[in-house]
Amino acid sequence: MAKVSDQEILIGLMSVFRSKGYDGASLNELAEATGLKKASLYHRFPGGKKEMTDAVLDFMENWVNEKIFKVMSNAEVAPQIRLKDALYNIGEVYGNGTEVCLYRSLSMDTGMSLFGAKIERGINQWLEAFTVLGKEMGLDKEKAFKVAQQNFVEVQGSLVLSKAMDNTAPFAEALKNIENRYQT
Amino acid sequence: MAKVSDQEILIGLMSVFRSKGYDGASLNELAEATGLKKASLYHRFPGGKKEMTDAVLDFMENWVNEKIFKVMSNAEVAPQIRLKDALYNIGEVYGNGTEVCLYRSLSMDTGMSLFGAKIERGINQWLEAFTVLGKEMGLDKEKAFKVAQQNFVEVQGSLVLSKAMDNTAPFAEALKNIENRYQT
DNA sequence: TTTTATTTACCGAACGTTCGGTTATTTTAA
DNA sequence: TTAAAATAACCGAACGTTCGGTAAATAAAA
Repeated sequence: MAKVSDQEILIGLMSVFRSKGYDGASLNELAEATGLKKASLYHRFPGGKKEMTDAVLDFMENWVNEKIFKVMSNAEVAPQIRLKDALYNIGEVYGNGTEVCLYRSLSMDTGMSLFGAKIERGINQWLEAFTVLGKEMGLDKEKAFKVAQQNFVEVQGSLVLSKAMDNTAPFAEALKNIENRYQT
Repeated sequence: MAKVSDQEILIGLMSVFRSKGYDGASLNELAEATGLKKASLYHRFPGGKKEMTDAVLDFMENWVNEKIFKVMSNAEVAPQIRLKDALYNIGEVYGNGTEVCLYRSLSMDTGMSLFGAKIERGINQWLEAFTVLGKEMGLDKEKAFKVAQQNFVEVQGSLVLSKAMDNTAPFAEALKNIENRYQT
C-alpha cells in the first residue's frame, strides 16, 4: 500500500511546478509537497524531475479533457450551460485569478525545450474545446477557432495581470468577456 | 575604462532573465551573456544576482517610459501616429512575438517576492500610457483605463500563445486589435 | 603610484541523483 | 495454512556537480 496516492503526489508536484517553474522547483520542495522523502519520490519516478513534470503535464492534459473538452462537447446539455460549466471549472483551476497556469510556468526556455510538445498539445485541446462550442453555436470553423484563441489569450493575459497587480478583477472580467462572446 | 559598457551588460543580463527567469538564470550564464567573468560581474553588481535583476528592471522601466509613455504623451504628434509608433516599439521589444516579456519571466514565486513592487510599477506605467491616450481620444477615465488593461491582457496573453505555438500570428493580431480599439 | 577593472582560484551550500538497507506487502511453495 | 521468497515502498546518508558568492592576484588607467 502506498503511503501517498498517485493523485495526491501529482497534486503536490503540480502546485510546486506552477508556483516555481521547472528550474525553480527543487527536489526538496517537491518531496515536501508530496509528503514523501526525496528518495521515495525517485522510487515512484525513476526518471527524476523530468518524469515528474511529464506526469504532471499528463495529469493536466487529462484535466483539460475532462473538465473542459468533454464538458464543452456534451451534446446532452444546452451549449450555454456547457459554456457556463466549463468556465466555472476554469475559474476553479486558476483559483479565480490567484493561481498561475502550469503551461505558463513551464514555458521558460528549460521547460520549453523539455516539454514544448506536451504544452502545445494541452493548449491545442483547450482551443479545440472552444472551437467545438463555437461551431455548434453557428460560427464557421475559422471564426470559431479565432474566438477560441481570443479566449485563451484573455485568460492567460488576465492571469498575468491579476497576479502582478494582486487583483483578481481582470481575470473575472476575462471570464465574463468569454461568456458574452457566445451570446446569441 | 570598462571592458563592457553598462548598457551592454544590461542587455546581456536582460536576455538571460527573460528566457530563463530568476531561478533559472545562473551566474555563469549571466557572465557569459555579458562578456565578463563571474567575479567581474560582482565587481559591477556587488549585490549579486538580486542587484542585477533590479538593474534590469530599472532598465526596462526606463524603456517603457521612453518608448511607450513619452511616445504616447507627445502632444506634438497626432494621437493615431503616437499609437502606431508605440505599437511599433512594442512589437520590436517582443521580437514581434518571438520574445518573452521580462515581467512575465520574473513573475514566478521567487521573482514576485523579490521584485513584485517593481514589476507592478512597470506595468502601471504601461497602463498609464494607454490610459492617457484613451482619454485624449475621448474616452472617460474609467473607460480609458479599462481599454488599457485589455490591451495589456491581449499583449501578454498573445505572447504566451505565440511562444507555446511557435507562431507569431496571435501576437500580430493582438497589436492589430489594439490599433482598431482606438479607431474613431 | 594609486585606483579601478578584471581574472584566476577557491569556498560552503544546495542541487539532482543514487546507494545501501529497513520495513511492509504480495506472491509462491510446501 | 503456514513459511519462505520476492517485490514494493520508503528513508537516511552520501554521491558528484553546480550553485551563488569571495579573496587574492594581475592588468590597465588615471
